Amino acid sequence: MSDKKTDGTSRRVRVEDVARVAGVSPITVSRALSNPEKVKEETRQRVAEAVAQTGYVVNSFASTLRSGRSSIITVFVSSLQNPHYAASIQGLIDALEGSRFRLMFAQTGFSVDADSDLFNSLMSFRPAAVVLSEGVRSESLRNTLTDFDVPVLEMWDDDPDPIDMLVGFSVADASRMVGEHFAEQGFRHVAYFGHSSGRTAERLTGFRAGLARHGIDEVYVHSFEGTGTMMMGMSAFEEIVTEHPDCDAIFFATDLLATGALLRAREMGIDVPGRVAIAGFGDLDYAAHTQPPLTTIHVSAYELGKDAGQMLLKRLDTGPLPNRRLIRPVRLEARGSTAR
Amino acid sequence: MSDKKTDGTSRRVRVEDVARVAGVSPITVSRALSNPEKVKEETRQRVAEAVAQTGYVVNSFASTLRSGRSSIITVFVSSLQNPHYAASIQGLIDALEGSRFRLMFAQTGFSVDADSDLFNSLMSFRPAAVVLSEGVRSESLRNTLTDFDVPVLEMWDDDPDPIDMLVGFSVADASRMVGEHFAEQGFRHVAYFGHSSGRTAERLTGFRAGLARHGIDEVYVHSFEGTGTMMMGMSAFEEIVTEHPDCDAIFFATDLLATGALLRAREMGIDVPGRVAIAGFGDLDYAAHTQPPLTTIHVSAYELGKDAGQMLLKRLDTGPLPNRRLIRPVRLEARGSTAR
DNA sequence: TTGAAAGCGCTAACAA
DNA sequence: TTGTTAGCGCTTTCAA
Repeated sequence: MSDKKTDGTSRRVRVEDVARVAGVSPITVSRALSNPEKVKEETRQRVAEAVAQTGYVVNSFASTLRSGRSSIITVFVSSLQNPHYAASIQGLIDALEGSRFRLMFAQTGFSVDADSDLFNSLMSFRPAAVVLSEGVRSESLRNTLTDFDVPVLEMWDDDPDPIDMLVGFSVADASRMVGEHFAEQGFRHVAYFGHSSGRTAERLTGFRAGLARHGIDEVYVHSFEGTGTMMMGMSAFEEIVTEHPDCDAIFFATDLLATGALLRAREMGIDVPGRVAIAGFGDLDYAAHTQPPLTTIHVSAYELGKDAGQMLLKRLDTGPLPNRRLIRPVRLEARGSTAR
Repeated sequence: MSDKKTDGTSRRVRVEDVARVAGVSPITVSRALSNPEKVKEETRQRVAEAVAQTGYVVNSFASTLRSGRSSIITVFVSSLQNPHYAASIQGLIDALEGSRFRLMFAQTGFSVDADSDLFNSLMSFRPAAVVLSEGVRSESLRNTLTDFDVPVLEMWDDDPDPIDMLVGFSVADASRMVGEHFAEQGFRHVAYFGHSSGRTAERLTGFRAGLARHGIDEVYVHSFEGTGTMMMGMSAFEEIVTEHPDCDAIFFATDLLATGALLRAREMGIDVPGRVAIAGFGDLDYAAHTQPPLTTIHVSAYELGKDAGQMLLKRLDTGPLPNRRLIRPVRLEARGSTAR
């Protein structure tokens, strides 16, 4: 037990205090704690006892200032309520467990501005690395991050030319799988609901490519902006089946949208997949348990984050990596909602 | 635009450099940035230009070391993959947006050890406050946190005697609602599946209390240890209906368990709620969309985190609060799975 | 309203 | 293997 606060004064304990108790100099205490192998066993022991007795905890602000080695990794996440990102962050956390690095969170919405107070406030901690839960589109932010000369890792993206490091998966490949699956199941009049511009539009491009391999060139495209909700999936489903009576399969850009569609279909008495097949993207926890089970693209979010953490550790340990892009595989989970 | 790296040398810019460019002393630069009202408008302007020109960003390690005011809030979360915790953390993040505080994450599993390297490493940042996503049970951790004399906020708990501050809800009240609801719906032979010891066992206590108000004193109790999964819900359901053929309603300690039960019921051809009613706890996103929709207890996780953030800001701004416990209301979502 | 001097607590560099 | 000296970059205190 420590008696760090036997009296009322909770004045913090400093190396100097520990040194006095151990009968050594301050630098020896410092060494005993951060480079134990450079200190004689017996001395190390005495220091350890003095640390326990005084309840000493190093002051990171002083040590980092002096050493110039920050142990903070800054993380930008658009939303922790997105289960994919939450899982990736957990993977990152787990990969970093046991290392000297600590994660600092950026309180940010969907976009980060390079000139913002937030950004400066975060950079004031001179992070050892910066992790972004999404690929960075803003040119100014890319430049600023490059200028800061700090290791940067982008997740959930497959930019061929990342700022620095990247761990992601190919959205185009994944969507192509859905296109091929639809064609192979014999669907001929297919629809897509998702973004039609911006980076997420790659879903549509890949989807078309997969269909084209089987000679299907027409896709009923319905698009929206912003974040998809279950409600949007519901109304989109109704709109699509009404406008295109011959439509026999719909690819939704997210599981949430697809789930809404399943619900609306049930309400409308439309058989899935008998009359229309439905596929989603992301493989949320419950996707295998919807009625019927949802065909979707599985992305291993947790492992993605863990890979990111491992790549980061290697980079921080041994310097720039030969391979700065890691594209993880995805797989199609073919389930009842698209079965023929 | 800044030209912070026109040459190859990326030596960091310091106040001194900004001071030289602005033609003032370093301390004036410091004041212009952190106490602008104490600097003449014109001077402030010159400093601002010099900052932009040099790309200066303050060094938090130096400023915090000197000022003694840390802007770091440490957060302990057992898992970000728990959507309730993820939502609360997002609420916390949002509440703190715009403030000077930054969140640092503890890489921790289910428990935190006061003597661990992790704990020391976090305390080395001399956090302005510590937030815990769960109530702290370990006596030694409670003592250590008390000794550090740092504001502490526990979430998702209703300990009558928190370490410092607390934002949570009454688990016992919530479970009592389920008990009363079961009785009101006319169920007479009820079962409980969840923990039967430790703090989470309050679910059982409250549940019993609610039933007792309506004269029901017997509960078939089936318990487990650790973290509940959908699979466990599945097998528990089978076990309970087999062992107690007269059982007409089951209260599961989490939605995940209850969802597993719904699936198993469907597989076994057992009608819910016709033959057995099922209730869960937590109101996960999809609870309203299961088949049948799941009766459960709704806890506003996001708002809970937001309240925590606001309480924290007030505490850090104006000192100890008169009211350190905030017990948020919960509500029963009575849905199809318990309808009579 | 601005500045000079000092020092927050630690560890790098050098010395013994 | 241990110690001495100095200084990381900033802001507090005191003075002008």
